[in-house]
Amino acid sequence: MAKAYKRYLVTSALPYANGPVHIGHLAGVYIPSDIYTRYLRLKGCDVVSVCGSDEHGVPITIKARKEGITPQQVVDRYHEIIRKSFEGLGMSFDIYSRTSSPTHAATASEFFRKLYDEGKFIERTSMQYYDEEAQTFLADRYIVGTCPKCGNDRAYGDQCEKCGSTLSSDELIDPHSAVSGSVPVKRETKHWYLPLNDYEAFLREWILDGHKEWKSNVYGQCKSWLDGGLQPRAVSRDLDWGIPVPVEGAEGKVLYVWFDAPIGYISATKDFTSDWEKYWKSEDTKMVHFIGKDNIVFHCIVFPSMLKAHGGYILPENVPANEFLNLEGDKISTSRNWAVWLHEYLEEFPGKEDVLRYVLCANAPETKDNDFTWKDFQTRNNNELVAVLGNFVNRALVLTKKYYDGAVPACGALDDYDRETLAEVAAVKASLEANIEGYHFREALKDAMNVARIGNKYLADTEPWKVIKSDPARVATILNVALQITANTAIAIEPFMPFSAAKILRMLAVDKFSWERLGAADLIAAGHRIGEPELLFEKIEDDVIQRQLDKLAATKAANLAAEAAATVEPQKENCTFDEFQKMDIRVSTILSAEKVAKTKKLLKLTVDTGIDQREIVSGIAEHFTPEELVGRQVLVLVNLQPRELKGTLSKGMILMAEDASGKLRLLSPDEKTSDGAIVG
RNA sequence: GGCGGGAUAGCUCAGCUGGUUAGAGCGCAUGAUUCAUAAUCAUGAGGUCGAGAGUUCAAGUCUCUCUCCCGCUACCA
Repeated sequence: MAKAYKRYLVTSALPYANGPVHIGHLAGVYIPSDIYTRYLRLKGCDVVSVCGSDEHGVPITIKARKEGITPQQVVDRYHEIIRKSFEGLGMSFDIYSRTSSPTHAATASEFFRKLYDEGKFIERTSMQYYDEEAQTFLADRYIVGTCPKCGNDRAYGDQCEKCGSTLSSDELIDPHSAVSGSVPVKRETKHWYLPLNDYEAFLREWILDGHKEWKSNVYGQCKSWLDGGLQPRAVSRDLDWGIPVPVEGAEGKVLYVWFDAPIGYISATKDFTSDWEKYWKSEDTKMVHFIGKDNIVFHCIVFPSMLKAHGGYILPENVPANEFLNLEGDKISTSRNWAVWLHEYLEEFPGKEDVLRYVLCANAPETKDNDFTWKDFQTRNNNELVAVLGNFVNRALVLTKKYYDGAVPACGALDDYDRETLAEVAAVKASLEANIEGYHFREALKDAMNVARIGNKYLADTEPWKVIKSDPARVATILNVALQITANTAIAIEPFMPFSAAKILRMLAVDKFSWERLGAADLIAAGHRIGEPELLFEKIEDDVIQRQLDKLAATKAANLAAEAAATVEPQKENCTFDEFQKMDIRVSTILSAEKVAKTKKLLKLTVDTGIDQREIVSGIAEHFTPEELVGRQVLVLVNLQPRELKGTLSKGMILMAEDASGKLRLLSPDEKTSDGAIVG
C-alpha cells in the first residue's frame, strides 16, 4: 500500500450525453476529481486526468427518436454543452473526449476482438422480443406493457415507473413495441457474455483482501456482489447505435454501452498522448476512478474483470465513489428537471465558479446522501468565503496599500507569536495532504480555509492599525507576515478554488507557487509591489437566492401540472352492457389481513363476500396496515380469474381508486349493507 | 424479504486499531475591536453519541436485537 508511484492516471465518470451536467454530478464526481488532479499537478506529479462523454446506449436512441433527430445529433448537442460547462467551471481534464470518436471505436473494437480471439467470452443464444414491423430487436426499454405488480399499462420492459419495481420484459402483460406499436414476437439472437464468475476468485483477493482501505460504501457494495455470486454478463446488444461487434456475422449488434464506456478512459488517454501505455500498463502508475455510487459495480467488478481478461493493464488503486446529492430535500432528477444545471449556473452566476466549487465540496456526499439548498449556498458564501477568506485577503492587501503604498515591507525580527503563527500555517500542509490523498476533500477544504482563519486571528492579535502609531517598524514585520500568509492561502486553496487562487496571485502580482512552497515564510520578497486590491468574493443577497427558489418552485408546479394532465387516463373503449354484466362485483367485509412473508407489497386478506369466505392477495401493503383494513366493507370483483401469488391462490380483486400521485383509496358503500350485495 | 450504506450539538459533518471532562465549521448568546465586504477576535450555552440489551476495569468506538432514512436486489447471496 505504501507503494511509491511514479505517475497518476485520474479518471472521472463519463457523463452520459443525453442531458447536461448538474450539481449532483459535480459534487459526487467532478469536483473531487479536479481537486485531486490539481493537487497532484501543483505537487509536480506526472498526472493525466481523462474524461469524456459517454455517447452510446439505448436511452440516447430513445431521446433521438422522440425528438425526431439522429442519435449523433443528440450526443453532439450534449457533448458540446457538457464540455463547455466543464471548462467554465475550471475542470482541468487533460482531455475531454467522447466515445463516438474514431480512436474509441478502434480501441473498443480491438479490446473486444482480443477477448473474442482468446476465447474469453461465452456465446449464448436467447429468445428476445423482435419487432417485425420495424425489423429490429427490442431492448427492454422499448417494450411497453402492463405491469404485473401494479397494473400500470405503461410499464417498460425493465422497470415500472409507477410502482418502481424492476421487471424483465417477459413479465409484462400485453407487451407491445414502443417503436411501431406492433406486438413483438420472440426471436432467437446470439450474444457474447463475459463470464464474471470466472474472475470471482481474483476479485475477492484483489478487493476483499487487498483493498480493505477502500471507502466503506464501495467495499461493502463489492463484498455484497461477490458474496452473492457473479453471473456471466452480456457485452453485446441488438441495436444500431454503438460500436459494431467486430465479429463475422454479427451484423446489427453493437457492444453493450457498459462494455464500451470504461474503455473510453483508455481511448481518451490515447487521444491525449501517444505515450498512453505507460499510464495504463506500468505497475508504477496509480490509477484512481472518481465515480458516483451508481457506478460501483461497473468500476470495481466489471471493468477490472475486463482488464484482467485482456491482460497487460493495471487495475485501479482506489475507487472513491461518493453518495448522492439531493436538491432542496428532493432527489435530483434529470427527467423531472429537478436540478441545478451547471451551464445555467455559469450563466446566472458569472464569476462565481469558485462559490459553487466551494459549496459543493464543503457539502459533498462523501459518506451519505446530502442536501443542497440555496440557503446553505448563500450562508456559506456570505459567512465563510466573504467573511473569512475574502476578508482576510482584503485586510492584508488594504493595510499594505495604506501604510506602505503597496510595497511589501521588510520583515524585521520575528517574535514568538509570529513564529508560532507561521508554524501553524506550515502545519496545515501535512494535514491537507493527508486529507486529499485520503479522499477526504471536505476536511481538506477546511484545512485550506484554516490558513485564512489563522491570518485573521494574526491581524486581530497583532493589531497593526494600533501599533502603527507607536512602533511603525513592528508593523512592517506584521504586514510582511500577513502577506506571506496571504500567498500561502493562494497555494492552499488552488485545488479547490482555482479562480480565486489566481486572483490572489494577481493581486499580489506574483507567479504561481509550487505546492512544496506551502508553509514558507518567504514567498514574497520585501520591496515587491503588489497590485490593486479587489474583492475576492461578494455577498449574495436574499433576492438572488429567492429567484433560484422561485425557479425551482416553478419547476415543481410544472411537474405537478404535467403529472396531473398525464395521469388522467383517456376514456377507454366502449364496452357493451353484457360485457359489464360479466363483472361480478360484491360488497364484502375484510375479516382478516396479514402481510405476506418475504414481500414488501403484498397483503393476504380474508373477505366475506356473502357468497363465501375467501382469500385475496393484494399489492397494497405499502398503502394500508392490516389493522386499518380489518372490519372494512369494500367492493370486490369476485369472478376475476384466480391467480396464484406467492403461494396463495388469490380469488378476486379489491377495487381501489388511484389518484395522480399513486395513492390508493378503498371504495366502500356509503352506509353499511349486507355482504354479497351486488354492485352494478 | 435479502444485502450494502447511514443515524453524533439547532444545521452540516469529524471522531483511526475501545481509554483522561465527545470535537470542528456555521448558527445562537455575551464581551472585545474597527485595518477590513457591519467583515474580525475571544468566551460561553447546546449532545443520556437512533432505541434496548450484552462483552469489558473501560464503548460513540466491539456483539446481538429493534426503529427510521438512502441505495441495490428480488422464489432472493
